[in-house]
Amino acid sequence: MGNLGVLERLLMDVLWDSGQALPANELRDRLLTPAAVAASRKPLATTTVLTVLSRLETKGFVTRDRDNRPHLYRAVRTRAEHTAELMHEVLGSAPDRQAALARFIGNVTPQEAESLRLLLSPASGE
Amino acid sequence: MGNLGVLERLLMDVLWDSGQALPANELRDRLLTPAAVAASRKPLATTTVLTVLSRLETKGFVTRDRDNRPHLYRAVRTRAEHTAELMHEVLGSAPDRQAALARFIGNVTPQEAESLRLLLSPASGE
DNA sequence: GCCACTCTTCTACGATACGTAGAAGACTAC
DNA sequence: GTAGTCTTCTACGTATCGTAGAAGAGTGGC
Repeated sequence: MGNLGVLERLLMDVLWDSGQALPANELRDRLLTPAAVAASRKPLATTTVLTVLSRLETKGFVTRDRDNRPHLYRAVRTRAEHTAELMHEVLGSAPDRQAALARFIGNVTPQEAESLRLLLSPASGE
Repeated sequence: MGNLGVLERLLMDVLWDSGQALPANELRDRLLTPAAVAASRKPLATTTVLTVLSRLETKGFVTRDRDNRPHLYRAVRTRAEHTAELMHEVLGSAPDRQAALARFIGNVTPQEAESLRLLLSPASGE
């Protein structure tokens, strides 16, 4: 369901990169990476971060640990899971899945093609 | 670049399914498939369709043949191309492409895995 | 128990995208 | 040149999202 806005996505990226549950203040601070500052991103109010986190919770992207006093926010899925899910969503919207997959494969890098071959080899039974 | 709204996507689907260039009126009529009516979709004003087609033109999804008097609208890319492109876009937003691909592959149907294997076999040099 | 501080919730506003379409203008055919 | 058709312009309502202040709730020290 629903995709993410820019800030929503930035917050998810911070959570994904950290690999742990974080409080809103920490998330606010980590949004200001040098790269983010270079892209002229201004410091945000904590309430802004909290609002977005609430929305992310509603959308099912994060869970909130209310037992800790600064509430801790954690990503529900990993970024890889999220990305894969989105890709499947896109693929699922096409009646001609085979054709779409063929096109998709036609544009992956050689390295990725190789690793896909490995992932698809009969041995890899997850 | 920007994704499509519901109606925008419906129009693209009609264009993709038809495989040809169509005038706005024809598109408006073809939106009312039995399935669409069942989903309680009401008939649209032609101007509505024209507005959306203009937006699709701006977004680069359709081209318009202004030489014919009812202008003819044609999809720029095939649906398969579009889908594959979107999938790449999603994949590109992940720093951990390999992990995302692995997750993605883990969830394709066995039939699709098989056809992917074929697509990736060294013989298929497009 | 009260007070100051911190954290959360509620409410709100502006911007953008999109579905929707009327009104007015342009073009064609007779 | 007039009727009818087609297009363009303009506009409005709604949803989503970035943004944050104001007010309420919890907490730790005194």
